[in-house]
Amino acid sequence: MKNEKNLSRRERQIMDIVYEMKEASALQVLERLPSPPGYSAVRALLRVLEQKGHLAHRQDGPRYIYSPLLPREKARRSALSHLMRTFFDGSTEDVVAALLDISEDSLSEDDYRRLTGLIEKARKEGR
Amino acid sequence: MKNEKNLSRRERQIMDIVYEMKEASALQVLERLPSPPGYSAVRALLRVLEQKGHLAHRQDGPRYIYSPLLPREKARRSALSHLMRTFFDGSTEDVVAALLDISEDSLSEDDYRRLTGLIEKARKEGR
DNA sequence: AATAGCATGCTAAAATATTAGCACTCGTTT
DNA sequence: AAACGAGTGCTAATATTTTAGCATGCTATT
Repeated sequence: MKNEKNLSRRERQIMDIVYEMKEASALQVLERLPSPPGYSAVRALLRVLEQKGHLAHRQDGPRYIYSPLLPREKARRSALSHLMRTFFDGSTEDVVAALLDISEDSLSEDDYRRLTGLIEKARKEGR
Repeated sequence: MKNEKNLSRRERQIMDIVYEMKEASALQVLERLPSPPGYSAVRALLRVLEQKGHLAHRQDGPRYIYSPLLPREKARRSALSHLMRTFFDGSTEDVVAALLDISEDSLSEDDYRRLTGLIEKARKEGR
């Protein structure tokens, strides 16, 4: 029902890792955790997250591979909304500006074209 | 030194509120906290956050008004980077697409023009 | 000048989160 | 078939977070 941000620090770190990787084993999570605890600890956390309904696992040979229950698309919308509200006063424009600022160096001519295209498309559909 | 995400759940909630409001008193924070604890608890958290170097306060008449030490611009860059990595495979384009999707309804013709302008400007400056 | 109201700091109890360790299972290799 | 390696679940100790309560100080009002 309510998938609120009632996650503890470690839990959030782990969810982020799993979202970033799409799916991950305990070992993969462990490797990416800052100041990583022991293997047991990671497995315990994963089990808790599963039981809280945030993750599900499938068996892959001998080990478990975890993936988020809430689809990435939903999760990112929600995260983006929250970010926009918290840091950008809800301004789409400000987010885009910051985004361009961050990305600048890595954007090609084509990328810019595509971005303009996206906006153009949204504009047409939007009304 | 390192302003890592070593914040607990409550601490993060509070920092988000303060960033959103730019500055806030204990009472204002309390009012916006989900499942809010007592007043004392909030003040204790604020004190801890200050002592950890995340907040500073100024006196406003009888009460303290807290504000973030790390400027909003820095904090949002960092948050946005993290979000982009975690949920969008680092793709600027995907973020913009999601953003447009979220904002769609509230964007005016002028807004779209401004967005295109932003990109145009970045493109020119970027090379 | 006493009292009430509202703020603060500090402290310690209670609740949660975090962690490591042990017992077990199932393949694989000697 | 014994021993090993790599996985799991469970449990309990430890550490951290979260909370409320109490003592105090300042201001304004009676």
